[in-house]
Amino acid sequence: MILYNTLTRNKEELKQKKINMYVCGVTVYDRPHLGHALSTVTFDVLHRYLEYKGFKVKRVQNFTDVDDKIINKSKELKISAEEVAEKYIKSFFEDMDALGVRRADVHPRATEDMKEIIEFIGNLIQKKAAYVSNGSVYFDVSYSSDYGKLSRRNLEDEIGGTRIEKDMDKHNSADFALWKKAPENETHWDSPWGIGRPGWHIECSAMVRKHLGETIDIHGGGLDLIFPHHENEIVQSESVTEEKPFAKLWVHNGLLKRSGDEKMSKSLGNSFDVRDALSLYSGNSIRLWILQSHYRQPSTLDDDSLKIAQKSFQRIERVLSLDSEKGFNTSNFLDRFENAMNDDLGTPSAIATIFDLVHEINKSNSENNRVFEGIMLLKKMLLILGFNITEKNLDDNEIMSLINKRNMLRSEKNYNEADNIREELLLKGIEILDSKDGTSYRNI
RNA sequence: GGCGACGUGGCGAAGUGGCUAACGCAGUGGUUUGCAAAACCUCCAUUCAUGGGUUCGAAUCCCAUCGUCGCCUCCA
Repeated sequence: MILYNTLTRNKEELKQKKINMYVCGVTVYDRPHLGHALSTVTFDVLHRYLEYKGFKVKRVQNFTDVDDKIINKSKELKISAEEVAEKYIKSFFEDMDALGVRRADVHPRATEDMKEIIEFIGNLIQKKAAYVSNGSVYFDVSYSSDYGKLSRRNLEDEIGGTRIEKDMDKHNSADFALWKKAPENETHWDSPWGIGRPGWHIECSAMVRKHLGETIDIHGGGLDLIFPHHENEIVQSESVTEEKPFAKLWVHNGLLKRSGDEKMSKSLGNSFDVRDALSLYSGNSIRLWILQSHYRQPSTLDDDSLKIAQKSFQRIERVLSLDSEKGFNTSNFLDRFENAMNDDLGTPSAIATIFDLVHEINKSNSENNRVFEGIMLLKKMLLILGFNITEKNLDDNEIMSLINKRNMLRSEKNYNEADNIREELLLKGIEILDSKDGTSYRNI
């Protein structure tokens, strides 16, 4: 299994069998949009595939539940910040469950790891990597000689075009807050430096250390987090551990764009909630749409893209409902599938293999050959990619009586009424399939 | 200004030195059907932004040009 490492800009082989993986989660001030789904599904598939290949994976994904945006939301909704966080953590899980995302092994929250965060900051101050200024604490980026190694930028270059506003409390404009002084009437915690709230970057460093240890194997997140978020995580953690590497391999997913070519984001007002998408399309369709492009490429969400994915997934579903008593031999498909996945999670090629298998199954079926092994293999691949293929429950009796009635009408050549029944069933999501062996049906 | 990504058929999207350029959607002609749907069989890019170069050989490597986008501020 090889993966592209943002840190080295190379594909690298995963050698160790035990994988500690940390994925940056969301700030819970609103419902997740499809960009969050794209990232979360990507790391869900990575987790599943690694396990399938025999790796022992521990995945941790955090919730940022202390943040100015949460506080603003709480004022807007006139509920507490805790309630805002709780509400949107719940909706995150609901939406991701619907997409078939498995829970991480640990979902830590900043508020629950406050003790470790404060200790971490204290440690940095002790090492003189951070300083207290006017009730806040800042990291001193000049402490580290290799600050910028992930995003490949150096501080001198930054100064010219920087948009960072001059902050009198900082020694250097690139320094970033570890702890921010907060007013008495807002959410705050006690610390050796006074009441306040943690900065954003520090929570991930503290959580990684607490839940996974000093060095982790894979650190993931969206491409937009490379700078400054992940860069800052690295410098904080490696300052504490004395240069011991923080994360060996960095995996970043490409960002989701809308058809106007702009990135989808809340601030641009062009975001598309997962929940809205789920009201129109199945979780499987959304997952297929995500996996049909490579995770490192930017994806574009057009008006039609989910609709097309829905139709595409139906082609797979139709095969799953074929009579599986029969069987046929398919040997090279799994090899193709694994080869695609082994190379930096090549889900588009893996899915192309799935469609080729679907075609092969249909072909065999139309020639009255065995399809059993083909369907078993197809199900195996779909499960590895996290699709939900549990059988739907059908009310057989009611449907069969309508089908029998229709066939009666057909034999009387009363096609108008026969077609009405077909229409009626179609509206209920039941599709009729006539063949010379009789009439069958399936859910659509 | 600095760092980075990308430009492949009507649309989406793989492939990154060598078989006839995957796969999905849409479309074409057929088989099948009472008609459909589905499925199957056909066809649908002599060509991979443009112009040079390297090579026996390039969509794939190099250079230039044009274009699009991301990060540098909260962001998956």
